Amino acid sequence: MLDHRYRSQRAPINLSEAIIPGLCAGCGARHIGLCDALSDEDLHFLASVSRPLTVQKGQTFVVEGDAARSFFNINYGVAKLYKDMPDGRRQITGFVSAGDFVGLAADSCYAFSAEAIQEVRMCRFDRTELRNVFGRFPAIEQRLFDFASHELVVAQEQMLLLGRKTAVERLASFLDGWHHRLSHTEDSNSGRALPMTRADLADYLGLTIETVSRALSSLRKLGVISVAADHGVSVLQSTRLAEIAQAAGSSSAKIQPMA
Amino acid sequence: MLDHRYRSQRAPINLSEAIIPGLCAGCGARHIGLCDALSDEDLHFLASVSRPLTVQKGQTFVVEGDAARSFFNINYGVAKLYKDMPDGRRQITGFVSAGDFVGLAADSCYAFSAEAIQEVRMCRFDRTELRNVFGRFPAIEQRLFDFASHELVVAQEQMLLLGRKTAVERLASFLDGWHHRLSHTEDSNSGRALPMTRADLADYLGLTIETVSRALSSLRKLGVISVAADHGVSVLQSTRLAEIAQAAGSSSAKIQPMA
DNA sequence: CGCATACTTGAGCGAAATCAAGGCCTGTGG
DNA sequence: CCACAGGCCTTGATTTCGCTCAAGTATGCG
Repeated sequence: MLDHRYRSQRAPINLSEAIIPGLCAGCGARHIGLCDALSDEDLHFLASVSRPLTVQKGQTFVVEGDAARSFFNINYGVAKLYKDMPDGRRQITGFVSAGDFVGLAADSCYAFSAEAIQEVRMCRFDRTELRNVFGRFPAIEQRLFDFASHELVVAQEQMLLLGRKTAVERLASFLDGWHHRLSHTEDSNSGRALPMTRADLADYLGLTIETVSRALSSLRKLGVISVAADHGVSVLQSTRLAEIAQAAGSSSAKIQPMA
Repeated sequence: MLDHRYRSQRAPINLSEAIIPGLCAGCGARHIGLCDALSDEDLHFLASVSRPLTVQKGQTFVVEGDAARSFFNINYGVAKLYKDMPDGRRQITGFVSAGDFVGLAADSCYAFSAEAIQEVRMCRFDRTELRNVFGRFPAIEQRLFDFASHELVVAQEQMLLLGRKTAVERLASFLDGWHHRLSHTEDSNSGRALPMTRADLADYLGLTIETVSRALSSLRKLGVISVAADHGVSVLQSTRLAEIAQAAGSSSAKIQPMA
């Protein structure tokens, strides 16, 4: 069936490192599938169309509606992408981390804003040079195409979540996805704190913070997760969690009134 | 600001016609940006990796979870893309029509199902040949990349709709978008019936058919749209409709209790 | 004409939002 | 060291928007 663990199955791209001279040029070249030849001229070209960039927690580095001049590849940290409505309602459309590209969802202007929720290191490309980059390194275009395809898969999954799932199912889906994302990137069984706040979670899942909190409590009472004192969340029963997320286990997955 | 009329601003691609020998090879070539040279050899190659395909109303031509072997370009008609849950809940992730590509949102398997809601004519590509097609016609890759980018813009807009908008705002957003889509494709002020049923609309907007019906009535009572006897919908006040969709006119856009 | 399908409208209900109160941790300053 | 303020989170009480259930209307087709 649908495989939403794609992101973890391939090696992180780390394109950023490939083009920061003196950092990791050799290995970076391998990462982006350019093992064969990356001449000094190539490196010089890459450096000319891009710059490393670090933004601090809470800093906004893409503003919806601005002319889409840049294109980013995340190297470290987590950022949230979101859209706001005039009256303050917000929808987070995704969280991006190492290896992810930011800036695809744009026509002439960005369709979203982006803010770091941790310190984020990335590489900023000039969007007008993208065609030239593609021309010189077809492997990058291919990578980007695959990434875009996968983003569409994830977006459709998220539409199902937002349009049709209950609060508990939404939380379970998110935790399941996040758990998989971590399990391949970092040391496996994660008792790690989530980098985002309850407010971010609510804006991602189309809920309020209170409902997120209640859904977490429900899952905790079911024994599927545990919530640490520092609000860190660990998955105790990953299979059960996935069942609840997909509403597969039907009745058994339903939340029993705890009276 | 955000421009979600992109699809209408460019000429329809009609790639299908370009590669159906004897149909429209010459003009099709122009459509996909290959005006300069399209040799017999090129045409032969295109024909070898693709086939015209017609599906009838109600027919499913992509099934979620199936191996993603094909890739489609719509030439005529409208189809719905959707995801189902085991218990029958459904989310329509988009409607596609002439010029649109279908099959991007797939890793190794399709992440969605597709069903024609009118007779649909399209061109079916072999997905494994996609790289070869790109290699021979870089313009197609470029088109597809732009299309994918735009799909991401639309998907994020839809997430905002599903996560944060009220029923009336959702309907208004949809009608606004559909109205623009038509106004460039067909003769402008459309008193045309929508091709999709209320059930489709509900599954697209994350609502029930009853709520869709009520929201349509609300907009009708506000004088923003009119609903014909055959359920055709015309937009009477497009500016007002857009304001309601974006919750821009705040209080004035709010639905007044009609009592 | 009868039946099926698609849609509309009303009544009551329920899941999540809103409103409100309180707990926990951290940092700051007395 | 404690007192206090301010995030951030949890939990409870109440409200509300959209869902469910139910009835009725309109259109199209054999």
